[in-house]
Amino acid sequence: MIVTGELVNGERLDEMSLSEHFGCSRTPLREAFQNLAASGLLELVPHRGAFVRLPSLSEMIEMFEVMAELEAFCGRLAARRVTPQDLADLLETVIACEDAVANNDHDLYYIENERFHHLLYKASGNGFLTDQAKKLHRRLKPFRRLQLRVRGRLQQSLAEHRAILAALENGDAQEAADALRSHVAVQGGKFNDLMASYKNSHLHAGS
Amino acid sequence: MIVTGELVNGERLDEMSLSEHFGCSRTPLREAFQNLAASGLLELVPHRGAFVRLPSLSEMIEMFEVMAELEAFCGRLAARRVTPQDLADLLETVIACEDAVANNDHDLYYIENERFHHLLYKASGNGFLTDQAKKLHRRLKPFRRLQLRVRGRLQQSLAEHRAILAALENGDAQEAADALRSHVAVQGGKFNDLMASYKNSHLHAGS
DNA sequence: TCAACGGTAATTGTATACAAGCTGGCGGTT
DNA sequence: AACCGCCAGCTTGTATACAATTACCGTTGA
Repeated sequence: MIVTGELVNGERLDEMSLSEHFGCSRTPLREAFQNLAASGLLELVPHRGAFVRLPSLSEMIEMFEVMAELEAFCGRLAARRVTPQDLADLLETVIACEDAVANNDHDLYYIENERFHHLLYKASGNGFLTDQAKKLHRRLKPFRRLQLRVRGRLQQSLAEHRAILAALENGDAQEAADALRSHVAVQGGKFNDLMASYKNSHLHAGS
Repeated sequence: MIVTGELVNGERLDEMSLSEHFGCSRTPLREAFQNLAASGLLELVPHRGAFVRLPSLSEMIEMFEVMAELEAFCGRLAARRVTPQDLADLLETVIACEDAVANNDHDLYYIENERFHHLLYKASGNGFLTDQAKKLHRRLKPFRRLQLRVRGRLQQSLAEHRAILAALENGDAQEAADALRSHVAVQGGKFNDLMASYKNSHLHAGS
């Protein structure tokens, strides 16, 4: 797949060779291309073909900027609308994350981290917002994953999750929004981490 | 088109008859379907076909809620990043809107209103945010248009545009964000206006 | 030697033909 | 009489063939 680094950035995807590779005709492939283009992973140029489009560093920062704001908004809404069941589910993921940190299990943490955020989106009580947040989260997934590999990031992330949950329990919209914004935003040391992992991913793509 | 009310809500779009109608084959039609589905206007059910999907009232309110927040964020960023050229362009649209109000020209106001908001998105200095805001704006377009038909809404909208521009000129991020949020948000009397126009649009669609 | 032009090959866009799956109605059974 | 299962017709999904556009490369001229 694209995120695993099998594809070089501006590479053109040949419909015919790919259809051979997947054992299907060009028609369903072209439909898949359109889906990927809608997700921003490909760029379709008329009569030229489909080109792999890895976001540039600045685009990625822009996306994180928006993601931070979306999540902050989720938190603000959730502080008012969160249900006891949501709080219980969120607590469950925090506990699971604690176990993951204790065992230094990055994969488990990654999964539970995703669950935490998805639950948060849902707790906003706004289905459209939930969808949008999920889409962007998914798009940033590979980079987020690389970030979590940074030493000590797990503990920090977990502490932030706890703070967010506490804010939601207290119904403090401002606190929840601020905590989420800084949790997601690329700022301070995280910027360097992101840049390093970005270069790393490009190295991978180039190979 | 869908927004003009030629289509009933859950109607199924027949590929064959539509391809005849447009004088093309089913292949490009299916591609168009996928685009519309990605925009949320159609729902594609495997082996069943494409169904017209007008957002429900609650979905629409959810979308406006997100739109308000996106625009508020644009305003917050723009208050810091706006360029003199942006401010000049924005002022131009406000003046054009004043003319439109003076002549009670709804169509002109509609166009300049759109220009104002697009300029604002651009002024945020975040290309991804600009794209997202444009997409959602476009999706809400028909309902926004119906709203502007409400008596006195033009004057109010214009006054809000002036306030937003003033906040940007002063570099007041908080003020710009708040002004935009309440400008876009569906609240107070606007809720009833929206509901009325929504029912109206459904009446249209049903005929 | 470099640039501009034209032709060929290759690739994408479109149309059509074929396969697979769903819908609805008919007949049989309980 | 009501319900379940089967078959026919139709609609979507896929494969392939054809058309149109583009890119590359060789040739030609200055």
